Amino acid sequence: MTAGNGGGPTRNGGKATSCFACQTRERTEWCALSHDDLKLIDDSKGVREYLPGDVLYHQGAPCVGVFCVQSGLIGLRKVDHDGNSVLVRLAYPGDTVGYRSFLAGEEHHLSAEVLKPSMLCFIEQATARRMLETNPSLGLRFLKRMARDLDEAEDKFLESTNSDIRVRLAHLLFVLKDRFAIESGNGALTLELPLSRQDMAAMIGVRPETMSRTIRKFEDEGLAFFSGRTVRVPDMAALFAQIEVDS
Amino acid sequence: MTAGNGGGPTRNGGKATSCFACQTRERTEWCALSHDDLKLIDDSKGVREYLPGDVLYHQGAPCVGVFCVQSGLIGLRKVDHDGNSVLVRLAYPGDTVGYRSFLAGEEHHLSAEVLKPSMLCFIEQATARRMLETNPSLGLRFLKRMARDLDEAEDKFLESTNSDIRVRLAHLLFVLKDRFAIESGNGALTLELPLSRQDMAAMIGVRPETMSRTIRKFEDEGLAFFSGRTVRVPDMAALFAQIEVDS
DNA sequence: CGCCAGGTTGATTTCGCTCAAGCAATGTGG
DNA sequence: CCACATTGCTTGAGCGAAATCAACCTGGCG
Repeated sequence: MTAGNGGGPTRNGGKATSCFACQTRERTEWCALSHDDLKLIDDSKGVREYLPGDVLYHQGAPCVGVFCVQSGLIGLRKVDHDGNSVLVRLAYPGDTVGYRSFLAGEEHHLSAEVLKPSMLCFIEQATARRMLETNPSLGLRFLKRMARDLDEAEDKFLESTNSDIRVRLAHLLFVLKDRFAIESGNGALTLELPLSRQDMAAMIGVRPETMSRTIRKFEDEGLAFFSGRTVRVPDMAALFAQIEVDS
Repeated sequence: MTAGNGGGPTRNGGKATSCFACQTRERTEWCALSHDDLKLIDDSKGVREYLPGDVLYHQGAPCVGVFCVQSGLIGLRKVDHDGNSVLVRLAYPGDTVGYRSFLAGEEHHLSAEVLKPSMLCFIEQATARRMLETNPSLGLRFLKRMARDLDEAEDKFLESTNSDIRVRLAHLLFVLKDRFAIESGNGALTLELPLSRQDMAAMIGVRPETMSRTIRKFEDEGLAFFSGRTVRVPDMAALFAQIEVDS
């Protein structure tokens, strides 16, 4: 359950991708850095691959640095009062994971778990902080990012109180389709979600049983067909219409 | 409905409080500024009093600057899909209002409405941005602040799905007591909330009718007594125990 | 093979929403 | 100054969506 498949992160010295060659750099907040600063990061960072199930850090643990997602997928979880671990958010390539606790200077409030095989860079707290203190535009990027996250979180709250589950599920699929569509054509498309039913249920704030039933309804109505973790949506527009119905 | 009671903000030149003399400065993010930078703000800012009902900005409006709350109380609202304006968050003295849209460089996603007579300083976008770009520690303060806000928002979501309304109301009162207790003694205390029932209902994500009923239950059980906008809590511990019961 | 976690399904209950009416306080115009 | 509308709050009746409880199925794994 703790971090690791094999040895610790390797200092950048072998075949690990350099920040300069990183395909996802443009999508990260770190692209605000100058060549020299980026080099500092590049030299001191650790890179390695993680496998599904690996845990980057646990809720409550002190923050020792941040992870930059080069490829793969990370899930951020929070354990609620009855001990259930609920999936709160996903981190995609280009995202920096653990930046909240780092910026706030607090222990982690979430746990980070690898969901798909991922290549991650680890940047030590001290290094990151130095960058942040000398490079205002880096902080600005993170501010922008967090402002967006905060908005999303508030919308999610509103949605959870006003919309019924059909709408919430349709909405979830709609968001997920941008990242996990593996095939599409004239309105129809197929998704390959790296999420268990429980996780999907938690994301929209319902019990697994209810998720199951709602999925059933969608299938009965021909809106979406679930088989394991792949979802086939014959008509995206029809699914999207669900969101409008009950507004 | 639009901003204003009397003229626009007065350039700082009369009796308006200087930033240097501001009692709440230590609580703001701006206390990170150097003497010289603070002077820049102080010279260019506008200060004036606002009255309940005044609107600082509307959702969707472009962001022209930020407001620093010297005294009083501001409510941040978001209109949901059916056009209801729901209270999302409160801003207290020392808080900076409108910073999210400013930092993200987007239009306002919330509206800001004055709830109690308030003395506010207005800092123009250009000035604020200059400060932010030259003063990394200012950005860091805001990052820290936003990280906290984000955490709260996520907890709120979890609470809305796991906890019943009794718990949510108890929790709300528990939070509010720190700001609005006007009298207290041996476990009992009295609150003077500047909120309508509707606003309280919106804050915990329920309908006004349900709020009314829950309040009734609390009164029947002797947990809290509501009269207009004042709330008397005979035994804070008993109220707090509600939060634990259903966890 | 048996175990177990994850998922599905059914039966039942309950909590909160909807709809609807009544009431008090405030405001407005004649 | 009173009739009237308006707004915010409360209360009731009924309904419905989702939670709960419980059983069962499935596939993976030791």
